Amino acid sequence: MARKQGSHAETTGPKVREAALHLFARHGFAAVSMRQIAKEVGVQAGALYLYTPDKQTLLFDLMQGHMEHLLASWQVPEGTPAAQLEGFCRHHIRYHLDRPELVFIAYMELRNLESENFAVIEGLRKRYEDQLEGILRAGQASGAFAVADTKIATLAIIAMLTGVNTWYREGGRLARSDVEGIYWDMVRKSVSA
Amino acid sequence: MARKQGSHAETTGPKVREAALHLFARHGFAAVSMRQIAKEVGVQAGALYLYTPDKQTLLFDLMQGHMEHLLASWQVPEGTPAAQLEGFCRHHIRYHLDRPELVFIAYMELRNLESENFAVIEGLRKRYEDQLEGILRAGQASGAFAVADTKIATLAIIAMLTGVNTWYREGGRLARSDVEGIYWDMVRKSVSA
DNA sequence: CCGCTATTTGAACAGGTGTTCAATTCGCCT
DNA sequence: AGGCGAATTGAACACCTGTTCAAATAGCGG
Repeated sequence: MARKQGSHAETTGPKVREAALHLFARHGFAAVSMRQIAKEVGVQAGALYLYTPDKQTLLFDLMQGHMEHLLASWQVPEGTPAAQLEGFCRHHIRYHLDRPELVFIAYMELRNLESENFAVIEGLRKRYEDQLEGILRAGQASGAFAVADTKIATLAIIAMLTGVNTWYREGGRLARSDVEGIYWDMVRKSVSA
Repeated sequence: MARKQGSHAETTGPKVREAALHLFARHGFAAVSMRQIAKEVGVQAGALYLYTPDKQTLLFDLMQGHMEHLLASWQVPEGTPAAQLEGFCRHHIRYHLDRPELVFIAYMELRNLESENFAVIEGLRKRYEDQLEGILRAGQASGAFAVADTKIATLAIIAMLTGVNTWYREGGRLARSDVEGIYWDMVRKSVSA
């Protein structure tokens, strides 16, 4: 046997990435085999290598795509530091709740990246953190905020906001906008003067 | 060949748990083989099964031991809710900075637990969260705190505090007591009335 | 120094790993 | 209708996986 009915690179390629996304998120990169991914796509393992050079690259592409899309999805707007901070918090929560699998992978699978790939993802992550730190520094300078250390405050806020993904489930007690509001309220007070 | 020189169950047993701890933390449960653990201990793979029934139990025992020790290490003291909250925050940071590998494993390897084991660990985790939520509820009732939702505030605070493990390195810019103070300051304000 | 038990080896089992590639078939263009 | 290239198979490679167990040796009490 060889080529299958209805086979096209434009459909199989995305299917491979999607299957990898779901399986990596559910079971973890190391616990998922190329044959499992192939089975989910409906293809033999060898065919995957038409769409990725290897398993590592499959992981890296998912993470890099996520981080670059995250960075492209928001810029610091004009306005007061407080308004900028609110925009950041709401966007962070919205964006993260929209793609829990990618977020989970980007956080949990860092240690499975080869060192060069790791450096790339860390660079992107740093750029994201720098946006928040810039806001905090501006607020600190203007007297709107009072944080002891902008670097730590940055990491603390991001950790707190990203934590929403560990418990939020669609159709639960709270709507997304409620969640946004509750977290923003805590962040606002935590940096207040 | 058979028994080795200087071999004693009391020394080999802990060595197995320690090797598993280091290797699971560095590479992840799924990526570490029993033969790697055995090599670190200085023993053949078969010998590990004198000290654990299987690989899964090795992971579970590490996580259960960690969570139970965490619960035993602190009780809510007498005092105002604010003082209780400060005690919780400072203890959480201190405890977590003292055993980064266990904390990392207990968080990252949840998905590698079989469902019964998972339920046990989740139960312990819930008991820990309940301590913090009790403090927040008391403060809310007395008017000392103003949080929109004590459950969310609990998870947000724990996520924020636990985040310290992702960046803190011994011998860095800040001493542990500085870190404690900075985080406590943010938490205090975030729940303030 | 003997004998007993605690401790470990090393081979074996049945299967799984990522990856490559010649052979084969499908879809499309002329 | 024919032929060509895109898409896929399936077998093979070399090795690793968790786990079991008979056989063998080390330590120790008498």
